[in-house]
Amino acid sequence: MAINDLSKDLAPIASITMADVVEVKLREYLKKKSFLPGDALPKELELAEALGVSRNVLREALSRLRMLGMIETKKKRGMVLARPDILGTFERVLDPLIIDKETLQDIFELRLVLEMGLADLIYVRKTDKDIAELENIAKKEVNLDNSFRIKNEIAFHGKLYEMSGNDTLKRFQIMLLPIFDYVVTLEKKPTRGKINHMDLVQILKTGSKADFKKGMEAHLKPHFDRLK
Amino acid sequence: MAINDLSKDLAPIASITMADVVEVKLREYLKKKSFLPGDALPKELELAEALGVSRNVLREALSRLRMLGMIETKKKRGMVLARPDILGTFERVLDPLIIDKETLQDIFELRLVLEMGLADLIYVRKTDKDIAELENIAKKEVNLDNSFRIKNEIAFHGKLYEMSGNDTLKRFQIMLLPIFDYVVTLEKKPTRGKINHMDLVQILKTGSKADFKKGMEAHLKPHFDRLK
DNA sequence: ACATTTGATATGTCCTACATAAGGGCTTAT
DNA sequence: ATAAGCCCTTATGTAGGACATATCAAATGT
Repeated sequence: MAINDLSKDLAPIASITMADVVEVKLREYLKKKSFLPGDALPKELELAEALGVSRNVLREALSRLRMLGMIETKKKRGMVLARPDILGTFERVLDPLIIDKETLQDIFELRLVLEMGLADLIYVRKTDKDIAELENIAKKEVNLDNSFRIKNEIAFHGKLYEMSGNDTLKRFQIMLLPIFDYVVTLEKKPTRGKINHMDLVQILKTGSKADFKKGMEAHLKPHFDRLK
Repeated sequence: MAINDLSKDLAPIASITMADVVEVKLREYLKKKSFLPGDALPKELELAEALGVSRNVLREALSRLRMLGMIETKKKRGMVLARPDILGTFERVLDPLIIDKETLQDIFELRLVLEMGLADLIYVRKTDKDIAELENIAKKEVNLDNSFRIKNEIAFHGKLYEMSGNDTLKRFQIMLLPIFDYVVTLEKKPTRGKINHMDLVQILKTGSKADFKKGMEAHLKPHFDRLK
């Protein structure tokens, strides 16, 4: 696996610290003891002593887990295991400016893939109400200037994600939006598929899932045409 | 947006600490100054003083950024901005045991969506060599006992991701695998679509993209049938 | 029985000290 | 004069102690 080789080669750049080790050990500990969310954890001093590190180092590791939402702490009550917000942690590193070009492109493609695969969920869960709302969004965009068109574009596709009935997916899309926009504006051709939003709405109303997939493909074709 | 309401309601469980604030401020600082990977950062003492916090608190915040791979530190050289591994951070919280049931289901669906949308990338980038390798994997599975069949199943679908030519996607799939398995084994019906792996390979050889999408849909149908 | 106060305790924050590694400049040898 | 080797400086890594603060729980008073 080329990926693993790479990470192996690149790993020793920064020497590992005690906090790194403690973080891993804590994670293993939580898993091994099969703690469940809400369970109380030992106190800092006990953990520090058990691990043979200063409270300082331990707290650096705990701080990391706390950031990920894996634990929560209160003044006297101590620490409890919590449910991390898996997307919240992801969001912290999603900045177009610090992501390398290849990964940006990968994420751009990831959104396209999601958008295409969405059809299968949408056709399981779409309701008439959803379609009506979608149509309203599409109708509005007829006479809008450019800045508002972008907002409407986002609203339309966002509604599609919403219609998937999958909250995680919807949030994921919101997070990916800035990256997508960034890549699109890098290449400055205007992108306009042969199928527009109103067409898609019509297909949703009367067409089959296969029709919708074809429509989506046509709608996104300008983006796919950039791939190589 | 119901999601935001929820997170707003749930937020004040854990009181925010200085480290939380400093983490945000540091992130803003890095963005505002538009540092680029490799750029040197001020020393800990300077940052601590500028922020009006102890070196201890600052280090807790730095420890978080270091975990995310946003910064790297060396003994005398100081700190430099680095490129975070966006998926590495994600991986840390992807444990089926601590993710709530709804999110698990969402992730399960996410993988299905990816797998369906993959076709559009595969048909841009597939090569004869890829298809030959895929066929080899499919051939092997004819006479395998159950435990090996699962491994082969993973190999086959993994190869499909690989054929997308998108490393991020491929790694993403690897991370999602445990979750997917977990959900599948929760419901214990054996899942077998009408289209098997060899069928898919044949379609890839001679069929159109639409054919492949149909085939994929039939292959994954048992999974989709569970959705509601 | 209920409300209030008081004390104990675990986390949050700060400070100081020292270890360690690495860069920079200095000396020395060829 | 150049290169090698040494020492000094410096920024991060780790340790330990001290106090603030919030909160639970028990003791107290009505």
